[in-house]
Parts: sequence; C-alpha cells; structure tokens
Amino acid sequence: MVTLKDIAAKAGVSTATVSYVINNTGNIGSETRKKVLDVMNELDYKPNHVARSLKVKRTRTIGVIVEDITIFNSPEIIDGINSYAEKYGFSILLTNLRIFKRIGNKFNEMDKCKDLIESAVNELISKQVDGIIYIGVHVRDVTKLVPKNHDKPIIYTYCYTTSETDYTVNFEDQLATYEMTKYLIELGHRKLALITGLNDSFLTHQRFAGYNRALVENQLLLNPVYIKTGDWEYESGYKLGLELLQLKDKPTAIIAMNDLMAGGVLEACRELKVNVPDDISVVGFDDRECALYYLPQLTTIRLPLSKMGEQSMKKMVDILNNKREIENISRLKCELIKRNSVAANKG
Amino acid sequence: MVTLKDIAAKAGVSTATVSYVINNTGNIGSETRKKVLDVMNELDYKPNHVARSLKVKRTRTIGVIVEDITIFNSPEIIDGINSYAEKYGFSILLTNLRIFKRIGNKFNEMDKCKDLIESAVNELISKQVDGIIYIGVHVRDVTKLVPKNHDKPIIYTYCYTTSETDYTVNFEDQLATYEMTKYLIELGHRKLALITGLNDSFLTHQRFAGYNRALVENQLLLNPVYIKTGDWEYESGYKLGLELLQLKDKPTAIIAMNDLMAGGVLEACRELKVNVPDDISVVGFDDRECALYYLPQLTTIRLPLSKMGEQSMKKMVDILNNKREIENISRLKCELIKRNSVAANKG
DNA sequence: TTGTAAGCGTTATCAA
DNA sequence: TTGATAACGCTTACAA
Repeated sequence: MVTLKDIAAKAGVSTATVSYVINNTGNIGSETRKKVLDVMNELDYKPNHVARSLKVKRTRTIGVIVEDITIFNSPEIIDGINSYAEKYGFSILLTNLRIFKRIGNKFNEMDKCKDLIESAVNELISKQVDGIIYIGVHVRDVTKLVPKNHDKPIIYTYCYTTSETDYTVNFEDQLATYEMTKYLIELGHRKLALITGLNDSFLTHQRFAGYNRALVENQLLLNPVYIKTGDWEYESGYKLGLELLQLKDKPTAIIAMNDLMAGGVLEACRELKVNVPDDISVVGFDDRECALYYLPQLTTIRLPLSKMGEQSMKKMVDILNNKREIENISRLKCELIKRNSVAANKG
Repeated sequence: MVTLKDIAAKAGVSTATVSYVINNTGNIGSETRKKVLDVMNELDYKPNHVARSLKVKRTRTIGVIVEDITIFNSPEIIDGINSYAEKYGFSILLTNLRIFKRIGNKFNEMDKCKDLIESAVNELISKQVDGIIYIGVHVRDVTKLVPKNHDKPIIYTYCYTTSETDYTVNFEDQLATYEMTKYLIELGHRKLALITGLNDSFLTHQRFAGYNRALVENQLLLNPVYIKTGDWEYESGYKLGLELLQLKDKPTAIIAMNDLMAGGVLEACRELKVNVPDDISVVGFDDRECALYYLPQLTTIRLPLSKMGEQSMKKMVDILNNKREIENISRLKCELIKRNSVAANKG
C-alpha cells in the first residue's frame, strides 16, 4: 500500500506539501505540484479516507437504514439518495433491517425490532457516519423506534417523526387522492366507492381526507355503504370488491387505497363479469409494477420515490453545510397516471 | 464525543486496559473489567471504528457495487448479502452505478461507464473496504470493466469474470431451462417453441442449451420454425408470440426466456383468442413480480437471488478468513414455479 | 512556497 | 494483570 509519506519521499517534498496538492489547499508552486502529481500517478496512489476521516472528523458517509429493501418503495428511494449523494461526493453505508422477513407487516410488533434498530444506529455511529437517513416500509410515526443517543442529523422518509430536531420527507397523498377523486367526478362519476387501508394507518386517514374533500367540494354526500375497510392486501380488495359489486346500487367507480387491493377489485370484476372500465372504473395508489400488468392497465397515483430520496439527501447535505432555514417536513407531489381502468360514467 | 481515553481516565486505568476489555483480549481482572464496563455504560461510550480501522487495517466493510438497484434482481441479492453480512458483523458500503438511467440496456455502450466504475472502485478502495461485491444487471462478462488495480478480493454476481483470481456466483439457468422443457415434454408437449433473448447474450446460449438438451434426451427434433429471437422485452414477446400462433402447425407450448416476453406472448394469445393454458402452454423465466399478476399466473423459474447474495458474502468472508479451497465459480439452483399457464397437452 | 510536528482514537508491543 | 508508548495515514497550525 502506497501512502502519502511514500509520495513525499519519492517526490522529495514533505508530507504537508503532498497533502496540500491532494486537497488543493495552500499555495504550491506549479513545479512542485507537477512533480507530486507525477509521483502520485506513477505509484498509483489512492488516499486513505479512513486516516483522513480520523483527522478531520468527517467521513462524507451517510448511514442509510432501510426497513426492508425488498419492499417496492425502497430501491427507488435509495436510487434517489445515490443520485444526489454522488453529485456531492457522499458515500452510503447501507443497513437493511429486513423487518418484513422478521415480523411481516405486523407493525405493532415493531418493538421487537427496537434492539435491532438500536444496534444498527450504534453501528453507524461507530462508523462515524455524518448523518442517518431512515427509510420506512410504511408511512407511520417511528419516533420512539429510532434512538437519538447521538448528535447526528436524522432524516426520515416513507415514515415520519414528531421530533422537532429531525426531519421528514414524504409525499402529498391527501392531495393526490383528492385529485384522483376529482378526476373521477369530472368524468361523471357520482357513486364513488372507497376501499381503505387499515384503520389505524396514517395513510388511510390522509387518503380518506383527500377523498372526502373532493366529495364535499362537489356537493356529493359520502355514502357509508361505499366505504370499505381493507388491509392493504390483494385478498381484501377482492373480497370487498365482490361486496361492492353485489350492492343493489352499485358504485360506478372504486378507489382502492393501493394497487394491490385494486388488483383484487379487478379480479372481483372479472369474476362477476363486470367490465372495467365500461361498467365500472377502478383506480389504485402507488403505481407499483403490477399496475402496468393488470388487465386493464391500472389508473393510479405514482409516488415520487426517487425525488424523496434526492430530497432526503439534499436536506442532509444542507444540514451538514449548516445551511439555514431547512424545513422540517417536506411533502412531495404525486403524479396521476392515467391508464385504461377508468372511463367516463355513462350511467 | 467520549473516547476510550475518557473511559480510561474516569476508570483510573490505562487506555490499553480499556482496549483489552472492549476487545476481550488480554487478561483483565474481573474487578477492573467491571469498573471499565460500568464507566463505558455510564458515559454511553461508542467505539470509534474509523480509528480502529486505521490501526488494524481492516474495516469489516464490504463495498457493494450494483449496476442498477432499480432492476428487479438487485434488491433481493442485496438482501441476501445483508443477511449474511449481519451475522458476521460486516457493513455494506453501497455504490449504485445507475447504469439503466445512464445508458438503458445498451450494454455495448458500457465502455462509457468504465470511468464511472473505475471511480466507484477507487472510492471504495480509498474507504478501505475489505473486498468488493459487484452485482450486474445482466449475466455477462464484465472482466474488463472492473479495474483490478488493488489487492482486494472481488466477487461477481449476476455477471461473471474470466479472471482466475476473482470469484463469481451465478445460477444454473441451463439446468433450469432443461427441467422446464422436460416438464413440458412430460406433460405431453412435443411442439415446443422457444423465444430467446438477444443472440449475443450468454444467458440466451445457456438457456438454449438447456432447451436443446431436453429435446435431444427425448428424441425430439429441434424445429427451427419454432425458434424465435427476441430481445428480452415485452414487445418482442408479443410480436413473436403472434408469429408463432399464426403458424400452420402451431406449437403447443411456448417457452419465453424471460417473464417479460412471456407476458407479451400472453397478450398475443389473448388477442388471437387462444386460451392459455387450454389451447397452449406458456412459460417464462425469472419469476418477477409480474409473473404473479399475469392472467393466467405464469409458470416460470425462480432465480435464487437471495441465495446468490448470501453465497457472495459467504465467499467473501471465507476469503477474508483465508479459508482454503474456495471454488471460483458457484452456480445456484433455480426453482420451477408451477402456476396456471401450463396444462397437459391434449393434442 | 514549503517543512516540522502534533494529534485524530485506536491497538498492540513490550516492559513492569 | 496492567501500563507506557509507538504507530496507523493523514491534516493543519505554525515556523521557516
């Protein structure tokens, strides 16, 4: 391994000089600079960042804790983080909690993971990361899950914190649901069924609010018969879809709070020979890969996952640069993706 | 920040002693040990791994370079790496090349990425990773892409190297295609069409060999009319599917070399009102998420992605532990996933 | 413009 | 069983 000292020796200068030319600090004569550069090239010198980090007390490394990298939202978010990090010369130390393999989607058992998360954080702190980005599998409050026994900034994304000193990056799902509902209303739909996620979910409430606002603004009454409580899974979409389709007064459109449940609805329609979109419109939320493969292709809402990653990393960089006026909470816009599962109401 | 020195001072011992108790090296009296441990707890001491790494010249950190984390195979492989790394106390420094965003799937333009890869490797080397795992987006030779201007071990997965000094972990796709073809033959199919990937692809040749072997072993003649060259994309499956279905002597089964093209075939069948699986069987390869959402659900071959990650990391750990007899090439078994797109031939 | 040297937080050798 | 201390590779006052 060739060190800075080796370069200095071979170039006949001091280590300080070499350091100066590496970092472009200090005033180095162009003669000397060239000589040093040549030797560096000749010996294929690669600076030792761990030595440097020890000295300067910064690693330019961000710890990224992802609750489960195999969940659909994670790769895109990480990709966004990478794209911004790359531009600013940061590296990513990745910790994958793998919580899905550990506890499935029983988020109430998350306390089992507290130790896991704590040791993940401690490990990152020991590795001297400059900050931590925490990526959830589901938007919910994780404040008490992530220990704050250190002074590194934490950015939460696809989850949130109530801590005043940390930051969260999420998406405007209330607005998105509002726009989706409005879109259907403008297409003449008046009987809008809603299949929600689990009742204790933050997302469920957000999206319900968006749905409701669109109804209210259009003087439509919320019909409780049209509101079904699902659990985010395909099966529940199927089951509740069947129920909705067997109502005397059938809805003309069904809004499922995610693509999985929308898929279930589509299956229910197929089974009951209800044509989508001619007889009924159905929409989802998330724009997961499956939405493109459903028959018909699903109209849905695309999450700004990559942007969430970028924004998280941007916040981090801003914080590390002591930029002022960094907002604690960012909400990024979703995008309405129009495909073939929606048609104008011809009732 | 509390350092080992602080602990030593407060506990009234030397730094050496503290280091001994932290690392369980040396013989420390239980009195002293307890005292030190107490102080560590009291001050919430977190060892500084970068200082440690500088001294011991190991970081227990593996650099993972992934060509594109948003491609379907990557998250599972990374997950496998994590699961093994966690057990053995290794961290992952993740570099995402994002080549899909950069060059799409024009792998012939990969040379554009050479600089990118080189700087990624250099960055990891500078951060003093103990080794590198390289995850491709497509199984192909990447030997000349990844510089070897260092002495760290490299493991290639979902791609391969011809370098004698490095390692590759892949899957048995020839065997898998053989088994799939055999499976169809045993169901009475004799007219087995094949939609291949691009002709210059290693995978295409592997899978073709598996297909061919099954034919030969069953005394079936390879009918060139049934062999179509696709490009891995949905569209080509659709187009070639149409061609196959319009043949006078239609095949009774179509094997697509990936799920995407199989999806295209399914669409072609739908369009021509050919019932799957009653009129024709169709199978894919990869077991991507979409395979589960197709109608009918696709019989396909599941890649051992997670195991590939684990195996890659296991090899790495073995190498770092100087274990002997590490094989250069591992091929992991795939799994035949039987779903609803295949039926016995009733011709 | 360049060099000297202390020090970052550890580990590990050697001595006590 | 414990302690002094040099060293890991680098940065950065400060001096020259």
